[in-house]
Amino acid sequence: MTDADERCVCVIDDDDEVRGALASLFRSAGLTALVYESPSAFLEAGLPDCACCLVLDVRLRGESGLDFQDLLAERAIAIPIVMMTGHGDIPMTVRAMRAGAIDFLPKPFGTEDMLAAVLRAIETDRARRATASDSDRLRSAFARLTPREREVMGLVVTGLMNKQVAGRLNLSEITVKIHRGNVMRKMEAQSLADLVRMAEQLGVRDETIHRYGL
Amino acid sequence: MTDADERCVCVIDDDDEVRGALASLFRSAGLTALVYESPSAFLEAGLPDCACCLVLDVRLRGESGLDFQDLLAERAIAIPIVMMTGHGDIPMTVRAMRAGAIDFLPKPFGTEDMLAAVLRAIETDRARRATASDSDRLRSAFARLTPREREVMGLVVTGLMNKQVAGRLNLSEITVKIHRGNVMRKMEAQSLADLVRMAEQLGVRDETIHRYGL
DNA sequence: AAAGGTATCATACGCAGGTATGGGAAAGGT
DNA sequence: ACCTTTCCCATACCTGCGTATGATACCTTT
Repeated sequence: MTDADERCVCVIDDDDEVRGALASLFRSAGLTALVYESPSAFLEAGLPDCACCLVLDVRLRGESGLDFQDLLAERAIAIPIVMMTGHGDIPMTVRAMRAGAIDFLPKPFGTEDMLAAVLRAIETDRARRATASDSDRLRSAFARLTPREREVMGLVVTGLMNKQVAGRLNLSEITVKIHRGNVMRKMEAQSLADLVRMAEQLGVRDETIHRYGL
Repeated sequence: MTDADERCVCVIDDDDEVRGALASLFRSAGLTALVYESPSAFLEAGLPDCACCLVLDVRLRGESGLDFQDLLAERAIAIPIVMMTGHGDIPMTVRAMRAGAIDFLPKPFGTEDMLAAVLRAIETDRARRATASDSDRLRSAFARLTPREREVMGLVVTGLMNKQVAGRLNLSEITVKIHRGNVMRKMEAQSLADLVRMAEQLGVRDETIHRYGL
C-alpha cells in the first residue's frame, strides 16, 4: 500500500478507554488511527494529508462536539465527521446531520456500525479531496494571471467580443487579443469552451457580472 | 396575495385529530393545508403547483414514512419533507436526514417548532422550483433541436472546431456552420460562452464525451 | 543602471466563424 | 400528390480571432 492510499481516522474523546478501543478497532481494519483528548489538541496537531475522517463525541469535557462541528465549518475545515454519543436525543441528531455529519451513533454501538460509518466517511473525503485538488490547480493557474488578464478573462467568458472588452476597459482591440492569448496559454485552456468551464468553476463570471453590471 | 405567492403544506397522518390540529395551525399562519390519511391518498391527489412541503409521520398504518420518503426519491418527487414521530430513535433520524428531510420532530413538539420547520421547508421548495423552472425552459429549447443539431451542439461545446466536428460527423464544414447557427438561434444563446453554460447545465457535454470517446 | 515583468498599441497575415443565396434529396404527414 | 421538415452542400462575402513583428512606457527587482 502506498502513502496515497493511506486512510486515517482522527478520534476525539476525553475517555482514555474509548480512545484506546476505537484506535485498536480502526487499526485492525488497516486504518491509521490518531487519537486526541480534546478538540484543541486535534486542531494543534493539524490535519493529516490523506483521506481521513473525524470521530467525535458529542459531549466532551467543557465543550460540545456539535459546537466544534460548527467551528470546523466556519474555518472551512471540511473533514467528514462521525458523531457518537452516550446521551443523544433527536434534536442533537438533526443538528449534527444538518451540519453535514456522515453518521450519528448512539452508545453503545456495534463495532461494525462504527467501522462502516468511518469507511463511508473516508470515502466521502477521498472524493472531496479529488475534486478539491482539481479546483486547486485551477485556482493556482488563475492566481498566476496578471490583474489585467483576469479582467479580460472575466469579460471574455461572459460572452463579450474582443472589441466590446476593449471598449469597457478603454483598450485597443489588439491589446485585448494579446491578453486573451496569454490567458488561454497560462490557464492551459484548449478552447474557449474550456475556458468558460474553468471560469464557471472559479466563479469568475459571477464576479465580473457584478463588477460591470452586465 | 397572488397565486404565485401561495404556500402549501401537505399533511399525511392516519390520526384524524392530528390532521385537524396541524391543518388549523398551518391555516392560521396563512398557509394552505391539504390533509391525507395515507401516502397513497397523497399520491393520487397529485402535487399542488406551488411552493409546498410535506409533513409526514414516520409510523403510518401498515406503512413506514421512511420507506415512503425513499419512494418519493425514486420517483424524483423532490418535495421537502418534515418528519414527525411519536416513537423515534436516533437511527431513524439519521436515515431521514440522510435522505434529505428538512427536519425531524419528536412528539410532542411545540407548534412554533413545527411551524418553523414547515416555513423552512417551503422556502427550500421555493428556491428549488425557481431553479427547476429555469432548467425546464432550457430543456424544452434543447428538445426543439433536431437530432443533428444536438450532435453538433455537443461537439461544439466540447471545444471542437467546425472542421473537426465536420470530420467526426462526415459532413462538410459549411453544413456544420449552418447547424451551429440554428443551434445558437433556437437555444437563444447570445454567445458561445452562453451556449457552453447551457450545455453544462443540460449535461450535454458529458453525454457527448461518452459517446465519442473524447 | 540593467533586467524583467506588465501594459500598451500598430500593422499585417492567415485562419475560423457566421450568414446569405441558391440548390438538391429523402422522409413523413395531410 | 403535395407540403414540410430535415439534412446536405457550394460559392461568396464579411467579420472575428490569433499570432508574429516591432515598438514605447512604467515599475520593480537586482
